Amino acid sequence: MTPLFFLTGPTASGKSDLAHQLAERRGLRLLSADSMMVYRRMNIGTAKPSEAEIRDYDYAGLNLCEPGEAFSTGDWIRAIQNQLDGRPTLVAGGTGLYYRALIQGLQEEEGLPEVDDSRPLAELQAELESLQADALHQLDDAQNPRRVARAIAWLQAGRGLPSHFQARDPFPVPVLRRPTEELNERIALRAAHMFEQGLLEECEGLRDALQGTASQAIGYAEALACLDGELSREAAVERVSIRTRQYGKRQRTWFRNQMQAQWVDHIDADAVERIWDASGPFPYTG
RNA sequence: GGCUCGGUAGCUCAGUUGGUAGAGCAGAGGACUGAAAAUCCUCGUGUCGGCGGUUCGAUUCCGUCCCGCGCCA
Repeated sequence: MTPLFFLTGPTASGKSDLAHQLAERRGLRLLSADSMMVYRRMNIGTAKPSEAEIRDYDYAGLNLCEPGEAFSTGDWIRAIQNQLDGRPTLVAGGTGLYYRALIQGLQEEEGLPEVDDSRPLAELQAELESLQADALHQLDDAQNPRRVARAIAWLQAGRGLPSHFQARDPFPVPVLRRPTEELNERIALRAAHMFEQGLLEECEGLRDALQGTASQAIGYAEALACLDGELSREAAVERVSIRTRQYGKRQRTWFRNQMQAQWVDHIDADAVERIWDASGPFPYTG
């Protein structure tokens, strides 16, 4: 059993700084719950902790695969399971699904077939319906090719449709919250800073390796477009800001509706500790 | 100063042979069981630059004024 302490918030809300502060106060080691920090060599654009911080806080969940590799939530869970060792751990990051996977667990998925979701939506929908007449109707998101393809895979494996998580994760999580204006300002600074720190150079070095999801990551997609001359540097910075804001909005929607969010408006360590103390740590057993 | 082309949603623009207007982007809300920084769904009233005129009716036609780009002086 590993005791887990959670902390989340949208990108640029100040999670990392606060997490480090809390880790020191309580002698916790850290686990990053971030779907982009798993990629090696993607450092500047993901705002990954420094080498020193990785060492000092004994970070888990970082640098788990190469930028071109497909890396699923299941892969993440399996990878970090091996890194958790019973020491009290602070989980910090912005990927809601990862928290959900920790709290509620994922279903066993051995032997699911690959289903090509690049086909026309109508074709996917027809195939799903041919497998189970009411399946399409049962999906919340029947217009989403990925979802439909996923459902097809489950049915083809003879396992029925993927079941639902409990509506809200059944464990409270402190969520940092800042006024929109303030967050937007931090986002703009962060975007400009990434380019100043050498995002373009980092991206240049990654060029051939950057594929799939990693190449769509905020910052990297724009840096790539900039290197290809499709976007001016200025436009790229602006695009990164916009995409980060949009992402933050999606994060907020998730925190609000999928998590048992304990909002932290006055961002300081005491506020987070009060929330932790009220619930105790989450006992993670894998 | 003269001529030209423009002025329509926060931005870029389309459109109305005269019956008060709609795309993209931005923005807002939402979904979510292995790509999640992903993927997908829903949401559009704005003195159609101002003022006059013609008309049953003007954002549309006419006049005039204001603002902007460009060209000529």
